[in-house]
Amino acid sequence: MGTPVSTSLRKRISESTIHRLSLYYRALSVLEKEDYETVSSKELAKRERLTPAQVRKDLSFFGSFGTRGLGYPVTELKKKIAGILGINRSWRVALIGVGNIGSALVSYKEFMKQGFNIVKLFDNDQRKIGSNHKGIIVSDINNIEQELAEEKIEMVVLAVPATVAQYIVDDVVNAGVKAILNFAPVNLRVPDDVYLRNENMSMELEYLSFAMVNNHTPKKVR
Amino acid sequence: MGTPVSTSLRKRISESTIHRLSLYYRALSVLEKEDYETVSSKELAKRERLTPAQVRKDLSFFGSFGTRGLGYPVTELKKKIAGILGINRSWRVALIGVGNIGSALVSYKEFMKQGFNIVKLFDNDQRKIGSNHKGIIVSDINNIEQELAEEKIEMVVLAVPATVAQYIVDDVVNAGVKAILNFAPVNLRVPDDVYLRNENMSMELEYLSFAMVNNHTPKKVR
DNA sequence: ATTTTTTTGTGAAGCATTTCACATACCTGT
DNA sequence: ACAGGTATGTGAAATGCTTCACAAAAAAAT
Repeated sequence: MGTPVSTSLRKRISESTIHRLSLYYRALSVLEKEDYETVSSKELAKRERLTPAQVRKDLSFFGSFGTRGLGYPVTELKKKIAGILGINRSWRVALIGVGNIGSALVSYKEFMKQGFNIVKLFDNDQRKIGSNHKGIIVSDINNIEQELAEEKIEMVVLAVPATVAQYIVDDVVNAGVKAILNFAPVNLRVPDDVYLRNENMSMELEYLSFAMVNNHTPKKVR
Repeated sequence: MGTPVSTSLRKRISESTIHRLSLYYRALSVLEKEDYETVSSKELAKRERLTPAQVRKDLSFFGSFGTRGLGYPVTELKKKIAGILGINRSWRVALIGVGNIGSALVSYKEFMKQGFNIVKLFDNDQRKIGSNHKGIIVSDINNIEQELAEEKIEMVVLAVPATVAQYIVDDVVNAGVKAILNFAPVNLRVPDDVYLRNENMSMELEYLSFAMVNNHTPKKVR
């Protein structure tokens, strides 16, 4: 009750809780479009295949946003979660590697919708440098350190071959970027003050393959 | 000791363990190329930023593959893990939705490398139907139920807009497919005997955003 | 052959996360 | 104003996962 909202968390928040916040945010967006004014933890849970207790516990880490007997105010809660996740603003993102995956991501609307604006593209291929993708000119990766800094890039999405990923990450880190989303299937080394997340698309197919072969009974989808 | 290998697991294996098996597999592939004959849990852990105890515990669920005082035989362990994950064979995969993400995935070599062969493409766009992507002709999604069955498709990768994903999944399920990798940012409903995994690329950016805004101290990268 | 070193495999301990269950508080209807 | 219903917020219990720590086994050194 009267719990303060966000800002410098007292408790350690688990990765799972953060991921679920993303799910709540998504569900709330739908609920908002469906003109719900309030939503119960039960309904919210149902929509993302979670439990009501889980929803309430997750939210309770950040404050108390609901009303007993009523539920949570949809629009307001959505805004709070946006604040917690830091997506109530826009982020300047650079995408490195305009290959298969890279060019798909430039046009990926979900990123933009959530405030992740890809404002800079890099590649090392002379045929790609200078070309236009969705209004952005591909820059030469050789100048990356300067350009990342000049353009005040806050996050980098890395979609380059695994073999060169570490070299590029080193440059990115040197340029002062503190958040990297890596699509290359390799374990990258970064200093402690740089956030690195990996997106490994084969991993999920391998999970499916494992489940099929072993008749695995999963606890839940992810 | 003398523990049986894989096949109908006695213990319940956690999702994290499976994901780490993917990492071990990847590290072992590199070690093999570097001509290592054996590797210790320590080295394997180091390469994927895990702990030696974790490595040993994970592997111990499936058998005892190492030699005390020596470590694990690289090539052999790699094969064992391939067997456990079910990637020592090839899978017939269909990809639905040849848009941004979809067309990137057709050319994504990691899938093929791990035995996930995309052998069928579907779309509902008349301009795309009949066109050739990497040697595969795009089929009309209207015939999907028949064609999935005829082509003995075992897994489906779904790269369609969130708004239509549920309808398509229903067809896919009706066709008897038991494994689905979903890229649409929506919670899909499938029967209990169908494995569904979600790949939500915005989620990881949101995690980065959260970390930056809250000065989060993550326990480990993922 | 024996000792020392290395490294596995694994119960048990330690943490972390999820679920339970219920007091509390607000809403709704009368 | 009150009673009955509903749904939150949260300690405590239950469950799950990771790390510890060490006996056992094999390798390497002497």
